[in-house]
Amino acid sequence: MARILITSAIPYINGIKHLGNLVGSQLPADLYARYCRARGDEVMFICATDEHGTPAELAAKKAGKPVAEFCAEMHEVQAKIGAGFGLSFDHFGRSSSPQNQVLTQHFAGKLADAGLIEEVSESQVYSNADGRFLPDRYIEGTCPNCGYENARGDQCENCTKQLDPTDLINPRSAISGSTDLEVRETKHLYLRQSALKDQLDEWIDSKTDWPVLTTSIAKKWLHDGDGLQDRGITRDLDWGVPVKKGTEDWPGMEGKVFYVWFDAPIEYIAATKEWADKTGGDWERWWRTDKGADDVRYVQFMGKDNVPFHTLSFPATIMGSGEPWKLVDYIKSFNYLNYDGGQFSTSQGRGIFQDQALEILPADYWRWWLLSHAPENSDSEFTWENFQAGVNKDLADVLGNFVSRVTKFCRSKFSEAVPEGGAFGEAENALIADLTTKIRAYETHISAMEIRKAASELRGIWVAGNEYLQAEAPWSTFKTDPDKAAGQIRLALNLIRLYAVLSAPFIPEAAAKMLSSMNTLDTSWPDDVEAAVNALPAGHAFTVPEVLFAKITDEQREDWAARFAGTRD
RNA sequence: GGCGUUAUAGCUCAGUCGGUUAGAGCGAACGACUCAUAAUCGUUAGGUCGGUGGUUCAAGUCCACCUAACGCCA
Repeated sequence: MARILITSAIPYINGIKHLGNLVGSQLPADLYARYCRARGDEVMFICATDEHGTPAELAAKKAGKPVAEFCAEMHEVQAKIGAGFGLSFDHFGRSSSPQNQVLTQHFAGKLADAGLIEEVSESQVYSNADGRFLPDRYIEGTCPNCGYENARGDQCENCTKQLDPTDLINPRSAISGSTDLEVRETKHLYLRQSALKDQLDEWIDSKTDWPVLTTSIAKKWLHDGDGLQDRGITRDLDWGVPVKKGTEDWPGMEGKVFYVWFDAPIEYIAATKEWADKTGGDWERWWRTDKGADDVRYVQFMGKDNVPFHTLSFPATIMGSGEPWKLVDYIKSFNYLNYDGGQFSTSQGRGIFQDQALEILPADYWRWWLLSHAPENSDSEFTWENFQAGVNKDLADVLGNFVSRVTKFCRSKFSEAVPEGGAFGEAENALIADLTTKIRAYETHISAMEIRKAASELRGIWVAGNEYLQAEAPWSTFKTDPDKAAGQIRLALNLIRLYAVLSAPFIPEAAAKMLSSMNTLDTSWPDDVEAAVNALPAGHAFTVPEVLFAKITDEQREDWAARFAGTRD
């Protein structure tokens, strides 16, 4: 039994995410976690909300709430949505937790001890009206290059020219609109990633089995231009982890907090501690190689935009600490999911948001389609036609109808119990052999986190059941040899249980319904397929389930396509 | 502007180290079946692999340039 630590990139607290965010990390991570558990591995599956930073403060202000209260509420909203999609986190934490505060300060202290923190003085724009320093993108003004009036301090959106906030004509705060701005000197801490460049480079080189997407992004950051740059890890904000050196104050850094990207990945560890504090579990045996984590395999899931932080910044924090923390063993990264020819857009309300998705269809529909179209090798595309076709064909016609035809036939010709009689012959043995091959391939794909291939293989496993029924035609056999038909249906009923077990990582709700209608708690993995198709013995009672998957109609599709094309109401 | 990714049947995508007639699912056509959610099963028709040139006995698969889309950085 292996021990697997799984983390999904932590979603930002600010608002409800769209489906692209789901398929890029949480959903595949959940698939893998469920699969590992089903195979008997000991799994710790961690996610959290990423709560610090300016956008959270501004969103709270817009909502007219204190930022802590806003984050607490949004955390509950996201937790509820996650549960709605069946995400089986062992713990869904918060980066604003006391545990993360302590750990983040701890890491900063260790990095400072190791000489990997540098204090840098820089000038930054301060807004007197807002009472705060303004990040570049929160300063607006007239572009000196093209005259565009709403240019941002980092770049003019109109002419794309790169700017410094001090270049802007008539600069103003994007938060309050105030023009009462001044440039002040302020001191910040920088993580000396450049000092760890060779160590990181060597480490990345050793990861020969990682997806190209992951390593190529890491390599680019390591070698582009002047190589890996030091990174500012503090900000002049109120909301965040106060800057401390371990448990001690950090002279000159009063009133400052750590940058959100410094404390966010540390939350993976802190969330595990949150879990431990809640359950009495031992978090260090997952994270400290000197305290039992040396046999843990740690896998991270994330979108490609998160890769630099997980391949470089966070490992730099871990390595630089000089302490035996667990480093990631495998990073599975994803490209983007596009919506109907363009991007999902949170700001434009374009595409489908997670809460809306759950309002219109059960989670399994989304899980199946999104996972079977996961953007693994390149960006992939969501269209309503494709979604409708995929869901109707795979779930309703191939799997759902299989369950329906088998259970209803048995009820009408025999009874609502596994029929007795008949013996497995050549056709049954051939099916068992075929399923064995396919199930072993399915295991291989899902173990390798080849999500699409796993989905395709699973579908093939479902199809094999229909092929068998079509070839053996128990409805015909029954007329001349009811005993033989009984054996065929006994096998088919057992396939329903088998399919439930195999499919549960993808479609947990439907799998639960299938098991419940088969009236069994036996979720044992089919290491031996022949044994698995004999699990439900003759005489075992079952019930005919409700329709597992209702089809999406053309009217629904058109209605939804229109509803989600434009602005979110 | 720099860097990177992608471009394969109507659609969504596979194609491992360059090597026999380029694969899958959907969609389409035809056939079989009638237990089932007008579901299922089978057969067939569709691509010369964005363009141009090159390397090679041999290229979708390597190289150069071009085009298009997207992304990252500055």
